[in-house]
Amino acid sequence: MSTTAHKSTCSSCNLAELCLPIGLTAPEMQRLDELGIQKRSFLRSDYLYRSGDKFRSLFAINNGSFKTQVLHEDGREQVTGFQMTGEIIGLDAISTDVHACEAVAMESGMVCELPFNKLETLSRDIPSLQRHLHKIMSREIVRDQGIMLLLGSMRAEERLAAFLLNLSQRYATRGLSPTRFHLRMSRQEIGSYLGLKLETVSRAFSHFQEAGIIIVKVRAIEIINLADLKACINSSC
Amino acid sequence: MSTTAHKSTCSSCNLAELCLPIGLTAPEMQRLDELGIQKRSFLRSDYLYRSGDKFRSLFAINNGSFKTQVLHEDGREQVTGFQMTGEIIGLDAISTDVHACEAVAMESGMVCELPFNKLETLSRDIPSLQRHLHKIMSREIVRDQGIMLLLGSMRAEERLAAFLLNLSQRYATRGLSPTRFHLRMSRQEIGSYLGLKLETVSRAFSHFQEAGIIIVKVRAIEIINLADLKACINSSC
DNA sequence: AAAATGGTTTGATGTATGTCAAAATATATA
DNA sequence: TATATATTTTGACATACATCAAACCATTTT
Repeated sequence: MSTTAHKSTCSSCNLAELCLPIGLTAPEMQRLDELGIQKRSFLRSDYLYRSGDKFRSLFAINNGSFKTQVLHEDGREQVTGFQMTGEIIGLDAISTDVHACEAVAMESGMVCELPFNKLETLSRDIPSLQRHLHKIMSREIVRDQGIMLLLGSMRAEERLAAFLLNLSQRYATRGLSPTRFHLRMSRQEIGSYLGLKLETVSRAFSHFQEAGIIIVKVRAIEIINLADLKACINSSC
Repeated sequence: MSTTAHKSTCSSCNLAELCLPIGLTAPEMQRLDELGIQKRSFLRSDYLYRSGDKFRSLFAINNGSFKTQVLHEDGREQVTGFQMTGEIIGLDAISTDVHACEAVAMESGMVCELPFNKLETLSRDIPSLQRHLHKIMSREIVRDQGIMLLLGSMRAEERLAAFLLNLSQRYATRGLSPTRFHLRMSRQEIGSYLGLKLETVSRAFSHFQEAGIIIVKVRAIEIINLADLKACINSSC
């Protein structure tokens, strides 16, 4: 973890709302305190964990955003996801007790640290928590399958359209505008995520703009026509 | 599920060994019977489940092998994995209670059906089972990240090399030869998995053979030089 | 405010992989 | 065994994306 981040105990943090949105009873809510959840702040480009780090906790993003990436010996790196408020990261580490990827902050914010062995213990007592944990892990698997489909069988502009629509939908879920948002990541990072070079990403943005589908002002995106953007994914654009 | 598959109760199937290789005590083993596990046979090209099917069970492959694939509206399909003996499939469905992909048998064999709600209940009582279930799900996430790296940043021959090495390693784990094996999947299926066209896969096989790294007789593969094959992944081949 | 830095856009050109097609080979069916 | 069908291989050619390079723009530093 970054050296600068400061900690504070957080017995009544907005965890239940943000991180674990499940119907817990009042006494069950209290038991969440057993987790000894700590809230931590982080700054842009802080590492939340690195590949190879011993696994102790999952992290629920309170606010701010991360990218996760896997590294290859030869230096290649692949962005595997962009995570935002309310999402849980670190699931890959459960498998081997060691983090398989690294999480880098794209902007400053806060996380709740969820000690995993305590979470496991508690989820044996609270079935709805257990169920929720399973769903979160399964959702990650489904998300990954979607990325495989994207990387394995879509062309550049289809990938970018799918990416923008995914962001749009996630912003909407958070009560933010689904049509106007600010990208937290660079063209290079988008390219890594989508299996493209940054120039290709930039050209695809420009093309969407020329087609009147979106307006791009560097990182500020406005989607003019959501339907057209969706149509792009079906090859026709 | 395929109509032809026949069922049989399976209280003392080799589940603990094959599917859930964890250190259970004798009484815990007995409790696995509570799951009411059924063994089912399947034939080549049977569907174990289809996209959209209601989720009830995970499946542990007793013997035989499957491919899993996700479908896109426009008919595109992407193979997301090839599963063999001892592996568990269906994890993606936990998220929404509906199967997100489909599993098609590549050869006939047997599966153990593991009713998921019973598995959840039981895993609350048996911590080692709970832990194992979590590890299985997390392992799937790590596997998926590896495929993203492959699809997002490797070239055709690197992808095929990585694929062959993965198969080699999995056969070795099962006590089979890591250097001589028979592919259960077509060039087209390999191509879908690796984000390539079948012709490209075929050419990459031919090139490896010309380079003296492997011998290919259609689906029969012999790896002559594992080290060279590994070297291929680092761009140099 | 000027200079420096890092990210983005755009153009010209190269290349890995896709597409189309035909032959070769394997597998299934009669 | 002969015939039909599906899969694989190989070649010729097309194309989407990568690469290289320069200009542009935004942000930070001095």
